[in-house]
Amino acid sequence: MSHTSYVSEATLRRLPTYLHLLRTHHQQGAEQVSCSAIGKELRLDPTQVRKDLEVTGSVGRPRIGFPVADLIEAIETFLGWNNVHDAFLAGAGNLGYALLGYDRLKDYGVHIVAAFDNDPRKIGTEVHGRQVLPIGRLESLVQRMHVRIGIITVPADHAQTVADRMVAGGILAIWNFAPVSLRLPQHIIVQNEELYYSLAALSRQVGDRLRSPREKGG
Amino acid sequence: MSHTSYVSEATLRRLPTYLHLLRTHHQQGAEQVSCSAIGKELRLDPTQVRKDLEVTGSVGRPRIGFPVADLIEAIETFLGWNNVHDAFLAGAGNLGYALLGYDRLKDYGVHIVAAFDNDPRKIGTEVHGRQVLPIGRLESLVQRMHVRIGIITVPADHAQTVADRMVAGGILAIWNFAPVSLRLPQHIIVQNEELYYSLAALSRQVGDRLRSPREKGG
DNA sequence: ATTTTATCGAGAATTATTTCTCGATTGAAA
DNA sequence: TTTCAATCGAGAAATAATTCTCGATAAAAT
Ligand SMILES: NC(=O)c1ccc[n+]([C@@H]2O[C@H](COP(=O)([O-])OP(=O)(O)OC[C@H]3O[C@@H](n4cnc5c(N)ncnc54)[C@H](O)[C@@H]3O)[C@@H](O)[C@H]2O)c1
Ligand SMILES: NC(=O)c1ccc[n+]([C@@H]2O[C@H](COP(=O)([O-])OP(=O)(O)OC[C@H]3O[C@@H](n4cnc5c(N)ncnc54)[C@H](O)[C@@H]3O)[C@@H](O)[C@H]2O)c1
Repeated sequence: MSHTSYVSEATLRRLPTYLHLLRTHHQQGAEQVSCSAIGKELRLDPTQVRKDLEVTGSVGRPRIGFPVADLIEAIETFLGWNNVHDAFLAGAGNLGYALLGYDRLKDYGVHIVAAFDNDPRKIGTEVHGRQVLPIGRLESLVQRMHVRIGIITVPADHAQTVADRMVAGGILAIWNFAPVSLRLPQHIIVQNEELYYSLAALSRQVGDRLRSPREKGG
Repeated sequence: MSHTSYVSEATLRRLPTYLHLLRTHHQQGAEQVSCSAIGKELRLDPTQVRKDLEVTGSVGRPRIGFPVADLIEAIETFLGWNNVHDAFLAGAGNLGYALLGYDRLKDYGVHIVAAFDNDPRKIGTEVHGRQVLPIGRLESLVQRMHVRIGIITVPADHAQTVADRMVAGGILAIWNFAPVSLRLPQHIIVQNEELYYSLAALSRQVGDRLRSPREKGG
């Protein structure tokens, strides 16, 4: 049932967008939705949408489209967002605080159970109801509590050390917010969350637009 | 000089990663770096790296590679990260607070000059040295101060309203953190920052790994 | 001075992704 | 009942991205 069939990253990146749109439709009482309608709203080719949805195993009906509720369920299942995994967060700073306060994260399959830091002033405190523990205990607690996911929100120059601890404890996956490329064993699943990706696209376009004469501002 | 030549999104997403790596090399005193070396560190094909770097206009020398300092400069210039643009942030909540506290953001071409909120308890306060102003003033201030970039960190169901205000004020680009697809005029540059993209990949892989017998954990 | 080796840059080959085409299906309208 | 219009799903075609190949170049080794 899990036949790890290859799904392109592009598809994987579009699925959450469909999900958000579908949830909106669902709330508004829609029962069926067609790929053409989704495509129109998101400015995507309808065939593209259809091919993407295909990977979730949903089937649509000609002239009608797909049943919204089923489709939401199918995407969530496909992405694994129905199965929430416990996670540890390292670095209870600005960004860590925001993530700890983001309760919707469990809608995306992640539940942060504790935070770790190396700042004595933070250790022992609670952030959004979760304890801040000394970073030295990360490794053993990962092991003991079988935590699968580690979230790194420490400064870039500490990210590798923290990652090593997680790996030593037997973590399965790391979600890294620090702007470095971590050196990890092959079997560790990594996702680098790089704000910079979208900022790269954004600032480049802004620069282009300001230089080009299309707009007369300046 | 700006010849908006088309550069693939994939390339655009890899450039910041090169930049981070190059900065590390630079700090460690490296003067030249080859695409093969970069590729080995980031697990990318060397030709891929070479083609990516080509878009920045840098030229390398056979047997030697690229001059690190020049390359850093070239990537920054290409991405427009040398030209910092003022930005307004709407929604001084958890995430907004983190972004306001992230001073490195100006290394990526963005400088947040003020925040806006609709919560009377927040209005008038300062967050990381920036004033929180009433959301009602967003539109006119965008116009008056010629602010180019708007950052949306309000709840999803308020994102469209806030975006509309920004557009009405004449904003050029929107960096949206809310999980919705905004309906905007064609000429507005948008980047949706979706944590969900990487979470989609992460949780799917975690689910697969736990189901598959490769690892014996349960 | 000559050979060797690593790397660049350009273009070809390969692979992946997106878009197009078309027959089949289904509900609504004539 | 028959026709019509919208949409699905499958496969072909077109487009885009990645990887391979190879001649040129430049530094180091012989
Ligand atoms: N703030 C943002 O909006 C933002 C956005 C994108 C990326 N980031 C990245 O996220 C990371 C954190 O950013 P931030 O703004 O929250 O920084 P921050 O300084 O506010 O927080 C970092 C936290 O990590 C802790 N820490 C430092 N070294 C540690 C170690 N070895 N072990 C455990 N804890 C340690 C510090 O005590 C602090 O609490 C950085 O790498 C930054 O580049 C931040
Ligand atoms: N916290 C996170 O880590 C995180 C991560 C990813 C995405 N997001 C998204 O970012 C957005 C903000 O998340 P958050 O956790 O900071 O929420 P939050 O509730 O802490 O902050 C939202 C802020 O927006 C303000 N606000 C609400 N309506 C407004 C309006 N109409 N005009 C101006 N201000 C308004 C609120 O007063 C509050 O200060 C949400 O859309 C969320 O889905 C948050």
